[in-house]
Amino acid sequence: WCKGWNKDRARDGKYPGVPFQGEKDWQKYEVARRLKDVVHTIRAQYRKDWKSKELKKQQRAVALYFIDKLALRAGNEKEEGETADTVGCCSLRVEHIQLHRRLDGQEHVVEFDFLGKDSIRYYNKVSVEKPVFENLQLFMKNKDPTDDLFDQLTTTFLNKHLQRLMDGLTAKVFRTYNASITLQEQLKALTNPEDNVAGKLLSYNRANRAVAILCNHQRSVPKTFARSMEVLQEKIDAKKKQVEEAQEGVKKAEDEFKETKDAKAEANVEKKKKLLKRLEEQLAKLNVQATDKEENKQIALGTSKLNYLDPRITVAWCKKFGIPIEKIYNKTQREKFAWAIDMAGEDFEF
DNA sequence: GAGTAGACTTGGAAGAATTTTT
DNA sequence: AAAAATTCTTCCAAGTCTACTC
Repeated sequence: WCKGWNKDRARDGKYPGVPFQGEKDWQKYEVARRLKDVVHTIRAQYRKDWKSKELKKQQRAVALYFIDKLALRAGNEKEEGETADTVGCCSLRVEHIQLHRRLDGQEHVVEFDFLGKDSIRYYNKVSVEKPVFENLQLFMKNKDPTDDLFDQLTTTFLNKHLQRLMDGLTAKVFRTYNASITLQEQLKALTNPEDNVAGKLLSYNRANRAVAILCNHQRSVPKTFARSMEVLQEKIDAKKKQVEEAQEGVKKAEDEFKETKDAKAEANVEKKKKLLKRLEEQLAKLNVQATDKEENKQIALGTSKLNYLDPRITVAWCKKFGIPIEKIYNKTQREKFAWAIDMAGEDFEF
């Protein structure tokens, strides 16, 4: 009884001192939103620090650039031996990056290859700004492959610095911020108001996917992937055939109407056209499904959806385009994000 | 400061439940 | 109604970061 009562009371947040459901989550995203206001200053700052005379500051500035641009994790130092040899930004070693002055037509390319959290491989080639490239050369000079790239840097030092720049700011906030802002931008760029619901959902998934790629959320290819892809392709082929048949059906009906000019034949033309339209829609839907599936082969969307994307962005998008929220969030997710569902209007901006 | 205990968040996969296909 | 496929839930390890000690 007591439990339920507390829960209900907590739900609407009308009682001071009683945290509403999801308040922690809400706070997390509010911190990330505040970063939006100062991120330009911070970027200007670390650009300046690339040129600092203090090695420590230079390293901090380059690390921060990676955390911001590539959404790398902080990378606390961890006890050796027992745990797997995984790293994050601050714990990167010389052996984890390779520098290329030119590569594939790009300048100042850094090639990352290391194991991150849960031993998920991070592999990426990124063109960086020239001062960063030069700093990295400096940091790597006279070091063994197994030496720390940022030997002067700790996560504590980095976070202390961030705390000074903005209240509540830590390294991981950049992940939240960049994930959410990317979703918002991608949704804006990809959503076509003319599309039907399936098409819009594909756009949503693509936006979600852009975030998952940024955050390096990978999954192993599902065992049934190839098989179910085949099955889907067969369905598409079958549907194509049906569409062709329906096209002929329309033509035939039209010819007949020309001959006879009677009302019955006219109605038949309409009927055939309707059928064709329905089949074409079904085909389009299947094609969308296939694209989505293929693009999602090795990408896990769940983690970003659950931990990085401000749900209010999604809620606003759904309201704006008339997409039922259940198409995106299942029951548990709707519960988790209940606060956002009644908080955000269609004009919410992250 | 340096070190570390512990609260809290984030992670993919395995197993369970549900939906779709046959 | 069984089988297959998909989606959801649960699990707990692996991270992040603060707070506290020395």
